[in-house]
Amino acid sequence: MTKDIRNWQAVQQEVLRRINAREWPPGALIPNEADLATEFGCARATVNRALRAVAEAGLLDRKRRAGTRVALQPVARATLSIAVIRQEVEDKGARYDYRLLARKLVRPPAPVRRVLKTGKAALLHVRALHFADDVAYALEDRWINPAGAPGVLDQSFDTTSANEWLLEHTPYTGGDIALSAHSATSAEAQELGCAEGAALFALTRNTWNGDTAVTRVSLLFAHGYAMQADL
Amino acid sequence: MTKDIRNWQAVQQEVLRRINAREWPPGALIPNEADLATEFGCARATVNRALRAVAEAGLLDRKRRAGTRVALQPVARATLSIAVIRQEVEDKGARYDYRLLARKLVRPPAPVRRVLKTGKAALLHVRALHFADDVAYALEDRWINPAGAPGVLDQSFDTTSANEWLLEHTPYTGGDIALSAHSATSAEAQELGCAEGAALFALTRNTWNGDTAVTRVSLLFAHGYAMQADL
DNA sequence: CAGAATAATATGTGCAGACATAATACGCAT
DNA sequence: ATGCGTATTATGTCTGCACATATTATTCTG
Repeated sequence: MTKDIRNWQAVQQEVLRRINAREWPPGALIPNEADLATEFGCARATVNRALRAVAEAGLLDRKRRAGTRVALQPVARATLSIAVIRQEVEDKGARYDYRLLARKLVRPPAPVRRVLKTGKAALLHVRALHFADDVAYALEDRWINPAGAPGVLDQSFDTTSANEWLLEHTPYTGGDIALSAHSATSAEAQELGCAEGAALFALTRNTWNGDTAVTRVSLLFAHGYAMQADL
Repeated sequence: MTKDIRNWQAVQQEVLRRINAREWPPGALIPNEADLATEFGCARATVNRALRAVAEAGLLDRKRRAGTRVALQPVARATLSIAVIRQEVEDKGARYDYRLLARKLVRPPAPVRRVLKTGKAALLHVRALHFADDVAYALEDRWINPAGAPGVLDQSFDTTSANEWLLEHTPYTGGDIALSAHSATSAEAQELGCAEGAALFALTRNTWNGDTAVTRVSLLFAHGYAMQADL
């Protein structure tokens, strides 16, 4: 008998090893918590902690009464951390700069109205450019709902980007993100300094605070941008 | 005094509410676990569970002895679940189809060799098309390391995509993903049925099992594709 | 006063036991 | 057989307690 596995991280490691080595093949039912606890010489709570962690990582499927089985299709989850643009730029060791292009309180076009469900209300439309070492990095096109972001109308966004101001002053409870590829229009090409029709990476994000829309932002990144994540 | 908050999800909810309502503003130090436990009328372990969950979500920063404080910059983490393509297609209610374009054991070009660190070894190169309702959905270009995927050389991949076969037969311990925008070459345009130079969404993924490379795959999605995620 | 040794403190983790809950299996009545 | 109620079972969670560990504050010493 090998020496006891008494902490949850060791248990997790051993579980991962067995899954990886196919000792517990995909789809197989694994021993229950109590049995594993006996085998490892630790408390059931410890096994529970470990199995819960592995299940959160997507490698195990757990159901009450039915037991725990190895996931058939370990859904590869990549967590992208969408940081503030300034930080993203500075993390790459570049000098960050920001320029406001436009700021206007208007009624948004139908698609935006429909998504944000703001009806006839006027929203604050902000367009800005983010630079890394004086080279255009991303083009921001944002709609802000004053009802969801109190105080936003007093902000000029001359020097602080809406990106940062909102993060600090406006709480949110949820949202969604869409990533896509976009062909640069001539205006975008000029602003981002690339050829018209160039393939650009686009990120569109809607943010909500409960039921009220906070903001919708489209970020168009300069040509060559790639978003990285780990598995 | 409000009624006791005795389970960790209720504690979590209350903590989130306080953060959201700025009762605990960004950067503030919150009461320690023991005090919160007394206030909520539950055990410290319960508070711990709740705070740990909130911290994992990125809204709290915890350090021993220093205490727990509200994150200054709640890094928005979006977890993309990269499913098997077949499943992704079928989930959209479309009929999935697959066609192998090429399969060859060759020494990969320098960039691939460099990333996978496979030296002079020959890798299996597989190119295939995925269809949704008979329309091209994604173009797969994959390099597989036979040393990291035993038995792969016996597979023809005529009917089963490498995507699925690998998932079922080859364990992995880690990897990385890059998302980007790519301008369609004429060959790609023809295969995916779009205009040359169209902006396409690209996903490149490297997978490892310990220190040995398993596979590197590039997926080029048809025009208009968007990857969705929630916050 | 500087630097090292020591104390204090908040989180991290483990344990044993208990009850809650969901899902399945089984047995009984029709 | 068929359907329903009940028993069983594995996971989910809470509690109270203990000790571990990282980090900061304080005190001691030269």
